[in-house]
Amino acid sequence: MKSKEEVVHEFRVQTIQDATMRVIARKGMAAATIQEIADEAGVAKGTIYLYFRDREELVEKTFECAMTQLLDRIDAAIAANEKLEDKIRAIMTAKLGFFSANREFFRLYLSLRMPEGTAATQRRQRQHCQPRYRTRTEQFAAVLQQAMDRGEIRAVDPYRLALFIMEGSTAIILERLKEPASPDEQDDVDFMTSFILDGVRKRSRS
Amino acid sequence: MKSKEEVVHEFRVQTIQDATMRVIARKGMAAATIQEIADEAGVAKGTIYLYFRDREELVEKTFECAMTQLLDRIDAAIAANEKLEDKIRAIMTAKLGFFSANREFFRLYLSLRMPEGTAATQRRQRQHCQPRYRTRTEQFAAVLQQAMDRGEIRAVDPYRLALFIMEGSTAIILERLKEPASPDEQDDVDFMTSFILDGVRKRSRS
DNA sequence: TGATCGAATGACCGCTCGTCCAGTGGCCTG
DNA sequence: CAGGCCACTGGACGAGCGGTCATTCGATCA
Repeated sequence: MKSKEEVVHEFRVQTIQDATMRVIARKGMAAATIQEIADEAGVAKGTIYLYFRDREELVEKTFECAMTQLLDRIDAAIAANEKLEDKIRAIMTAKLGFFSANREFFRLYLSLRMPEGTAATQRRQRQHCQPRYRTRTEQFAAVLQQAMDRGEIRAVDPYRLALFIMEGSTAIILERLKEPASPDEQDDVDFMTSFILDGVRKRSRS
Repeated sequence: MKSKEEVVHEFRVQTIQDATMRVIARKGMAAATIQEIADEAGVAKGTIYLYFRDREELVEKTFECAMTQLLDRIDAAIAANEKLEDKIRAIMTAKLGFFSANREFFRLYLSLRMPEGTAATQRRQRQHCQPRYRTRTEQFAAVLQQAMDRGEIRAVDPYRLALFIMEGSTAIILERLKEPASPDEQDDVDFMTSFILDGVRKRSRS
């Protein structure tokens, strides 16, 4: 049973993290100030420091929280399917769906890919956020490796392949978020899946 | 004939822009200060303001200058080849070669993809830098469209395809720059070209 | 109901950084 | 060689940031 204080505490943390994502989505990582996040959350600046040590921890925790949700979805997508084609389709569906439901998170996601700031800031980012990407890429690379071992696909460097596909799909998501009216989610998933599997060249009918 | 003043002026501009790229490559966009750029260029802080209105113009001009070189290379790569496969191969070679020769530019290139900062800053970026990406993507999309018209490749949304491929290849370049010892440039070009054309699925030998 | 508590506040501090400008010294000209 | 010109300098300045802490005040309890 959660005590009343715990519930209030969790609620505050959640409110502040939501505000953080919205402000970063609006202004970008560098221009998102503590003051504006506080205003957005409807609390005073000092209050944020009761829940997070400093700006860096705030951003990091906010990122972790949303990223974990995404990774869980992708894990499930991988586990629930057998054939590579189905896995890819499920992963892409999960990714598109997640970012369409969490638009504000996308900007933060993009910002933390590339390390910014001073050496010290970079060190902490490398320790916390970048591994999440690397793990994710390696996880996808492992899926591809399995498919290669089973002879489902051609043998190439799986890590490079994973990188290419993940960044390519991120570009499609970014485009979808920019478009006033995107095509059906399923259409983009189909487009990407078939491109990944068969490329663009016309197939000689076997 | 250039006057002596013009030569000196150009030299200064070039020196400062080179320094700007180096510092941004080292520290990242947000942490690159005018003071450090000035030190790197071997001039005083104030001198920079004799050649550039403000920090924003400095960054923008630096970006434009390098970006134009890249675009020229890609234009040449497209014009010099007939078949789509050759065009893609040439474009990828040009891109990899350019960034391997201009490592410092890559960080700036990545930073300006996503708008950062205040609304005013964003407006200027949208007007100057983002169109360069969009144009580049549209240019590549046009190449793909032509190949579709000629029946060389399957008909899909060319703009989405262009986005996917451009971002995917950017990820490979980023990985190459991170690696202490990258594989041969030609290997990565071959990998990407064959992936783009044929995907990963084993081809049924026709 | 009065005493107590601690979560929330926001004025404040120290600092960094972009920008400005009064001063300087090397070069060109008459 | 004298004198003016102007490219260059670098300290001064103020805006605006993250982070602190003395103060406030509604909830809680004896």
